[in-house]
Amino acid sequence: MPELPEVETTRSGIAPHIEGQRITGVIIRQPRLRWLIPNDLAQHLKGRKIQSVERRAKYLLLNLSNGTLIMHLGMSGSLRILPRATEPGKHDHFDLQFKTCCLRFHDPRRFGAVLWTDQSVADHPLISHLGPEPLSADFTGAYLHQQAQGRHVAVKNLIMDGKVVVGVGNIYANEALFRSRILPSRAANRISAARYLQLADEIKQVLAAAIKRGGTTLRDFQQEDGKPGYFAQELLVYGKAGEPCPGCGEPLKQKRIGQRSSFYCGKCQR
DNA sequence: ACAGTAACCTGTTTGC
DNA sequence: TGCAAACAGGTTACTG
Repeated sequence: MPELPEVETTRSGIAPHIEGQRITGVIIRQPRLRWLIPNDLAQHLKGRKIQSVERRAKYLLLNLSNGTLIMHLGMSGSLRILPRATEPGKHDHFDLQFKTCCLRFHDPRRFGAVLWTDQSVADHPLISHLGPEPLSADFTGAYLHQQAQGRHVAVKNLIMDGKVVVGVGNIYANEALFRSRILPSRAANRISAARYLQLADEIKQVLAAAIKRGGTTLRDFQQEDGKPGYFAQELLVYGKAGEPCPGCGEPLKQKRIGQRSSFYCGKCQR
């Protein structure tokens, strides 16, 4: 479900409700996520205030005075702000309670994570090895081109590799490659610097546009208030195999690259 | 170092 | 209609 725009939409949605608020309760209903939710979590959190809500890659970071709560939504996770007394439903694994509201973590597939660190987040093993943020100035076409040197993998796999750049998942990788007219299966080291310049630019543009629309809702992504995101209407190729290419009208193709469905135009993309 | 694959889970869609 | 297989937004860990 969530790629970077969806996580950023979640971050900006929950922040105003919980920043500056004191945690009054911690409820763990199902600790078995990607990793176990630490069972001593409550003693770190209870009574502390949320100082800020940040995002690094697809990780949400709730900063407290004594450490950071690290959350990941995995493939099917979502966070919602609800009235305190709302009855939990199926797959509502974790709640943070505040005076007037509750932050609820819902995740059917349980690929998400809720972790604690009292060290510097940048040094956390899940985060220390990550590449630059795609919307930062560090991420450029020149950087991408340099990363591609000596890499034989499909360019789609390169841009989805978190060590190269974070936050580009399957939807937006397909979209950015179509907009750049680059074939997703093309070997990373067989693409010119000029084309990488455009690719980096299109990645930034498509992510920024999706954030503006509140993310992409395919099945069940919802914003913190339960509303859908509206970027799905602007997808050009993702999930559209067989439909006419918006550029040339040829039917769009679908093929698996690195175990993930890829959508592209065999005529427009080279 | 790199590339490819299996694995973690449940729910929904597709195909016979 | 029923059932099984395939597939789904992510990422780590293992293999060669």
